[in-house]
Amino acid sequence: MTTKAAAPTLAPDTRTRILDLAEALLLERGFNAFSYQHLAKELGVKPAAIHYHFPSKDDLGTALVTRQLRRLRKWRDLPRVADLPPVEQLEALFAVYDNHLGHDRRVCLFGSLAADFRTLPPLMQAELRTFNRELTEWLAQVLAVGRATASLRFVGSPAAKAAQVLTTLAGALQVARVHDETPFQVIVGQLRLELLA
Amino acid sequence: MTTKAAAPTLAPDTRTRILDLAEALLLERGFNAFSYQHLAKELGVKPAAIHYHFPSKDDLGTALVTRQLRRLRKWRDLPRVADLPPVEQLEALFAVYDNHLGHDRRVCLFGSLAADFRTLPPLMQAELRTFNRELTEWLAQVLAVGRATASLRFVGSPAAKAAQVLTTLAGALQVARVHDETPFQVIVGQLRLELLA
DNA sequence: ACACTTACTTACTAAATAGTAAGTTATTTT
DNA sequence: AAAATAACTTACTATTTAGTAAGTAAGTGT
Repeated sequence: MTTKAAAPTLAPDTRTRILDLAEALLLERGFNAFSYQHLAKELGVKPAAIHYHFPSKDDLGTALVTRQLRRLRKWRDLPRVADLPPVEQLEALFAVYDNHLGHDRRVCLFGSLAADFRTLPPLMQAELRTFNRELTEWLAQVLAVGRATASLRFVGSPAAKAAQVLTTLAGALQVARVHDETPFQVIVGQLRLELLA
Repeated sequence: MTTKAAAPTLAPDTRTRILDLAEALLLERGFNAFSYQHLAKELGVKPAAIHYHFPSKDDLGTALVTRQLRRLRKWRDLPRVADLPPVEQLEALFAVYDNHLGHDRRVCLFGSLAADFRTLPPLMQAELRTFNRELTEWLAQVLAVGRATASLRFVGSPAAKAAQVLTTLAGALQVARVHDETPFQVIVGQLRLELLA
């Protein structure tokens, strides 16, 4: 009974600390720009400890994408997200990307891995494809309902518009990385201007 | 007089061959995913030969971005581009990105470097910023003229729309990398649908 | 109490990395 | 013809990389 209670988020275990740090480095510097030594040094453990939890970097990378995919599904199905009207679901999505800016201008998972995609292990590639596909399908549904209820406005198919909007958001975080937050705000402002009826 | 004539594009020198191969690898696998050894092996020279032309990888990376910036300026100022009506200038831009698909689905320079941006040498960062800024300014001008002459249609400022469109194009190549050409065509189709009056 | 498992550390290996220094050879320049 | 330069190769170094194997100490289950 005392397995997982009391303090909610105090002292995460090493496995989680590895994932959290690896995720931060992935989104801040890229997948091929950090090593087990970097992780180990910053976590105060030996590199072999990381190999214990994730035998190879491929395993670690795959675990990162898998965790993100789990998070997406959880977030999407959360009552406080799923039960929202389309406009607010869209704003909730914008808020997720906006939140990346505050975290040292991290790019999103997709934007971080797309360029190096061909150097990634096949399972990691597959998970990232699933992640992007499910997110796009979710947004397409949001857009479809939004237009049906006249709260959102756009031409073309919901699927095409969803692909376009998500691509723009991922790219906007990259532009923010290269310049500063301004272009991100400008681009999201443009999206709002066009979509909100 | 016989320094540079006769055959126009036969037998490029080693320096150019290095740049061409490095560019291909950069756009296909990412900046941190190729080494001087890779380049040397494929070019049939020794790694030190590459160090001779580009002492450090930083120098090589910077040279790649600088060359691309020169190309942008040349392309933009070409009579057959500069003298086009806005709609066809926009289509010429689309054609550049579309051309990447045919080259093994290469991402664009910006999309390739954004994720790893913080691992890049400062001069390379600066050149990439300039590249993106000048391209955005060029497109903003195209859009402004297009709307003024009623051949293009959009809400908001030309600068904001230009930032949004370029970001979307860069992202669309990344999505094509992760999935296939289809989403790229879908996204560009959506852009055409919205922009062409 | 004993065996077993978890979560590591210590100590190592083989390969790849960027980079350098000292030649070598062919071509220009003078 | 001699000197200088360009474009390399050979041979090397120091560092970093992922990954492994064997050991250890603290719990956990029986």
